[in-house]
Formats: sequence, C-alpha cells, structure tokens
Amino acid sequence: MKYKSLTGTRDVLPEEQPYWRYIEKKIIKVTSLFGFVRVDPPIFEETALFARGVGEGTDIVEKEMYTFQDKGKKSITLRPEFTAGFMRLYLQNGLYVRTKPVKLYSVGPIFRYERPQAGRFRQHTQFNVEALGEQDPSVDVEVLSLAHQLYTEIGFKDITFQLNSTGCPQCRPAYIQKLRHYYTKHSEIICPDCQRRLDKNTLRLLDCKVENCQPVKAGAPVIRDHLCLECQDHFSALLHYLDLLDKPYSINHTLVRGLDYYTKTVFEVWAQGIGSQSAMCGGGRYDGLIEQLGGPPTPGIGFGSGIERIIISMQEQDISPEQDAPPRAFLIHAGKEAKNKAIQTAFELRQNGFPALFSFTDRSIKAQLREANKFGAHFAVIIGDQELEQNAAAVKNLKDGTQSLIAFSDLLQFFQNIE
RNA sequence: GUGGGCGUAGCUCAGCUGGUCAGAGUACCAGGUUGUGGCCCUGGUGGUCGCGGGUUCAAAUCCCGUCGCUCACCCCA
Repeated sequence: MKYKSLTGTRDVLPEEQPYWRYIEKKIIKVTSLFGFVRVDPPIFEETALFARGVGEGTDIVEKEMYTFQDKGKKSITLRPEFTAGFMRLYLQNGLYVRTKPVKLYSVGPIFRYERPQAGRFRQHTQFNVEALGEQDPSVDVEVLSLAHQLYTEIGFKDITFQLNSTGCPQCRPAYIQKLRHYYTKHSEIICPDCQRRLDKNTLRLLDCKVENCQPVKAGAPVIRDHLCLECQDHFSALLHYLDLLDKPYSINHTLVRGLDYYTKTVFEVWAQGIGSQSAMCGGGRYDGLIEQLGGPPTPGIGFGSGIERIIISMQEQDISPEQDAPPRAFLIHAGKEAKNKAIQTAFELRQNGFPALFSFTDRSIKAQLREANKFGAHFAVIIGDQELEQNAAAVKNLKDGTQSLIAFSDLLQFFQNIE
C-alpha cells in the first residue's frame, strides 16, 4: 500500500460509528437540558489568535500547532483547542449583548502536532462547552454538572471531579514566588525536568511524576492556603454548590493545567483505560481571556472533552452504545427475471421508507441468505421461478425462521405494517 | 525533542539458538439439499515474511542502515 494515514490520525470504521452517534445523541440531549446552544467556528483561524489566546509560552503554541501559510501569505493555524475560537466568535458576532451567561458548545476536530500515544492523537475530536459573561460560582457548577450528567447518561459510574483553584492575577504571583523559593531550596534532589520547570513553568512542578520528586512535592506550599479572599470565596461557594447537588469531587492541590489563561477554578474528570492519559475532560475558568483578546472584561468558564477518549473508556468499561437497527428486507433472486423483480422491489420499498437490500451477484440462494443474515436483515424476500409464476414472493422471517408467500402487490403493505 | 518495544496473509498473531519456516485463528469464497440463513464440518482464495544492504552453501530467523508503527517522557482531550 502506497498511502497510509498520517501519524497520529485514525480512520473511524463502520463498527465504531455507533459509539459516535450514541455520544452525539447524549451531547444533544444534555446540552439542551442545560440550555447550551451550538456554534461552529471554523477549523482554522489566523495564527495570532491562538498565539495570544492560548498563551505564547505554552507548549501548544511553541511546538504543537499546525501552522502554514495560505496562498495569500497569511499565517493560518488549524485549531489546537476550541476556546480561543469561541472568544473570537463571541466578540465578532456581538454575542456579548445577549443575556449572560452566554452558554455555547461545539463538537469538532482539534489538531496538535504531538508524538502520539495511547489516547492521544494529532487529530482528535472535542466536545467543548463555554459559559461566558458571568463569574458567579453557580456558573462553574452549571458547567461541571453538565459534564457530570453527560458522562452519567453515557453510562459511566462514579464520575468524580478533580478540583483545584489556581488563583487569579491578584494572588497567584505571590504563590508562585513562594513555590519557587521552596523548590530552590531542594533544587539538588529534584529531577532535570523539575529543574527546568522551576523557572519556566513553576506551577507544573506540582505535576511531576518522578519518584524522587514526590517527597519534595509533598512538602510544597498548597495554593489553597494562598488564595486571595475573592478566590477563596469563589472556591468555597463552588464546593458548597457541588455538595448541594451531591456531585462528587476530590480537591487536588497538584492539579494545574497547561494553558496560561486559567484563573480560579480548574478541573478534570479522569477515566480508566486511556493509557497513561487519564483525563477525559479538562477545563476551568478564564476570567481574563476575552479582555486580553481585545474585548470587554468578560469572565468565562468551560471545558473540553475528548470524544476518542470517551470511546476508549467506554470500551474499557464495557459500556456499549445502544443502537436501534430498524428492520429491513433483503431481496434474494434466482434467475434473470427474478433479479429484475428483486431490484424493482428493493427500490420500491426504499422509496416508501422501508430499508431494503438485494444481492448484486447471481449466487446461490444459500449464499444470498448468508449474505442477508450477515447484513442483519430481518426478512429475506425470496424470488424465483415458482414465485414469479404465482406473482408472489416467499418472505422469510430471519429472526424466527417462519416463511410465508406474499403477493407482490401486498409486499409494501406487509412491510409497512411491520413498523 | 528524548527513551523503550515492535514490524510475517484483510485482521489478531505463532514461527525467530539460521536449513519442509511460509503457518494458526478469524475474515472472505465454495461445498456438505435437488431453491433457504444463523451453529457445525470440509475444502479453497490470500503473504515481495516493512524496505535496502551485508554475513553464509543457505536468512522471516544473525548484523548494519532506513522507513513505519507503538508505548512512555515533555505536554495535553
């Protein structure tokens, strides 16, 4: 084979489609219950939007974007995440005049040039939710419980949030200072990666998995103890609401997220079976982002959830997507004239809304029946010389094996009565 | 960008101390009823053993290179 799918991309074959349709169905249901409306920003935007929106220093911007020049010499980037595009859409279309919060969602492909591994692809699909224009903690709960209900509806048991607050521009710098100071004292024992994080990405020190760093990590100052009053209040109110709704969470002081724009609330939902990647959902609040992009001060909170990871996790946990296979007929012919009749009948049934298939090749009745069975047909409609003589077809119910002769003129009605 | 593992029929893999080693399961096709499926039985189609080079009388099997895949790190859904 000369051509292969590119690294980190995958084909979704027919067998996997039921998962996709099942999840889409649940997304439509839950978003509508919560009053979120769908928007679809384009898949590519000008590069600067993502550079500013996601953050110049982030790995995504520094090394993971699919950036290229179009024929007009403009720098274009395939979206590496949804949020920046949502912000642009929100500002450009004046959605800020609508009643707040403006609750939006979308589903679509995301592109990041990364080394693939279990549960990670260069093209993956995200379900993304954003609530814009209101900073009350009840909006945080709105978004979190949407995620919770979605996963529960899909069939996951015991969904628990990993929760943290990463503060705001008022209180975070001081905490980072403190953290850096603490780690500097232990700089000789920590791993090389942590050495680098120390000045480049200080918060990420808390995320290190290296054994030797764990004792240092365990003694590190906790951000919750260093939040400003506003952030403290926001966090406790959020916890209060979660308790009120009985949504399980676990406060994770080491949960930090890789995008610069997060403020206050950050959260993830973890799942089994995605390799070392455990986040099925990740998001948080970003109260400064829109302003940073040139808009009016607008708080926001949202999350992204990887559909592929949801599917992997469903398979891991034996959650199968229910699929409703409508009954359908398979036309079987023996002889040329019968084939004509079979083809005509198939088209007539289809035109009247009843699914019908027929065999293209002139194989034995037995082979055609096997074919019918393989396609999951409910009925085999057998047409041969005998049937043609009687102007009727032998209709066999493949579920219970019964068979009866039905006049051609009654066939359509017969099948329409099935449903 | 870094490190480990692997590349044999459409798919999942066995064979890999070099010499019936080109195999199994599954899928596909056909037969087991003269016009009737699902289970079962039998047979068949199907492979440059990733690619290139080297060692050898002889390589899927050893060595080198190369491409690809995969898992993990970084980071992320």
